[in-house]
Amino acid sequence: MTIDRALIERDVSRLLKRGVAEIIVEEEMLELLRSGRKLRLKEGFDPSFPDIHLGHMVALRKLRQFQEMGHQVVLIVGDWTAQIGDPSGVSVTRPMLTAEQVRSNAETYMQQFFKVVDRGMTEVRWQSEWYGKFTLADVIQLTSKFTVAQMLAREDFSARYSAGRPIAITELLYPLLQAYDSVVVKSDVEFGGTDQKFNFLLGRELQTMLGQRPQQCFMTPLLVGTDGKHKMSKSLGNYIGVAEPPDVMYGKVMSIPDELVMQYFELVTDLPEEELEEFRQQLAGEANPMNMKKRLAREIVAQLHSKADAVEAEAHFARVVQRGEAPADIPVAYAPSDTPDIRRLLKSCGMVGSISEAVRLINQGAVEIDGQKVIGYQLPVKEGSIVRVGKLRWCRVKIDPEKAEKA
RNA sequence: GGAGGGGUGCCGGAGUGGCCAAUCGGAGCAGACUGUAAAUCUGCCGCCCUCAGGGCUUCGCAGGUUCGAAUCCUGCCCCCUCCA
Repeated sequence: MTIDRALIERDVSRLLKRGVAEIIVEEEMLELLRSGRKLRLKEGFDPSFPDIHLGHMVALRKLRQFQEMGHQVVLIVGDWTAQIGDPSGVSVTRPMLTAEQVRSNAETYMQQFFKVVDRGMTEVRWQSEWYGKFTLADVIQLTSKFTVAQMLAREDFSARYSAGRPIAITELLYPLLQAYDSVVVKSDVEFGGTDQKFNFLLGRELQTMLGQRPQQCFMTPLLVGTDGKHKMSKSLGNYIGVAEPPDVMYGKVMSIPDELVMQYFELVTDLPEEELEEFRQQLAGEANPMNMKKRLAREIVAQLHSKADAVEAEAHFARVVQRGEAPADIPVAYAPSDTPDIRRLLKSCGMVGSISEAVRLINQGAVEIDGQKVIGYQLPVKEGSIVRVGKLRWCRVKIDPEKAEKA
């Protein structure tokens, strides 16, 4: 594929504006794009955490857009840095992964990665390819290029240093290795969230020292998670994973705070700017944010699954959540008789975790059978009765003493 | 090598002899409300017993003191900080 100059001019503003937090150095970036050269776009990942969520997708979508202009993505599997731990995290040490774990995590990651990024225009490189051969002499040579003061320029390090909190020496190595990756793969542009800035800049410096043209740093904003407060992250549990099933994904999008809708449209969809502007006006007026969120949820599910899945997920949402009806297929609960102990029934089919929980739920009026609220612990059921706990947990009763025994 | 701080429920974090199954916040679950699985309000949030009550097992691990311990003592394991 060759670079189409007309395309460049048309797309460049979209490319460099929407969903972009900062570009270093913007003019150089423009210059590079206009040069017509096929650029090498570096993106690294840590195989300790193989799951991709919408927050990561912001940068990946950018990669995709660059690919559409003919550029080359270089995906680096951080199988060495994974053993160190990125200093931006809280935990310093982490268990070393076995080679097998790394391989399987990398596979999982890539499966998700290529939902967004074009596989055909991606070169996958493993750090072990070069670090596997590294000797102590190489390490010393690499580390000798930088000073402690330079490292302390990183906000995270300086904050911890002045607070008297520990900084592991290996942590200092992390940015260095990431920087050296840029040299090895001859990166033109490195992509990631704003939290990567320091590491990216170090890459620039190292490349310069070693006689390469320094890479551009392309930083995307951090997406706020479903809690509406913190950046999306798996460990905070406020994430929407790109590999999640359509229904779940749709539902999670519906659960983001209303105020986040526009941010999501901007960062994780391709809807044109004019349309977004329209949405903004509608939201400022009478429009029901729910409808906007439905639109958003559809877009996202369609993007990561398919249009048909999106339609289905929306129907599922309308049926189960809005109208409170049973989902299409629900699990079976085996009852020992037609007058079972409801608590045990709920426990045996896994709808609740313990008898105590069942008791609480019943007392809270959260359990009903065939539309009738359960008051005590005993209530007649019949074959095919529908049991419901809360809004979302359902099952269908089958009377079968033997199977009930086993459960 | 020396000095000191700490290990509590999913997470954060109170509690220093009985009123502690353990304050509080977050997460989660439920109910109400609603145009949404948004927001808001209320309740629940160790396990078991048909339960306005009762029983059992919890506060790093193992013992001990005591009528009684998350709280005191002894030993052990682990984490952290400072000085060297």
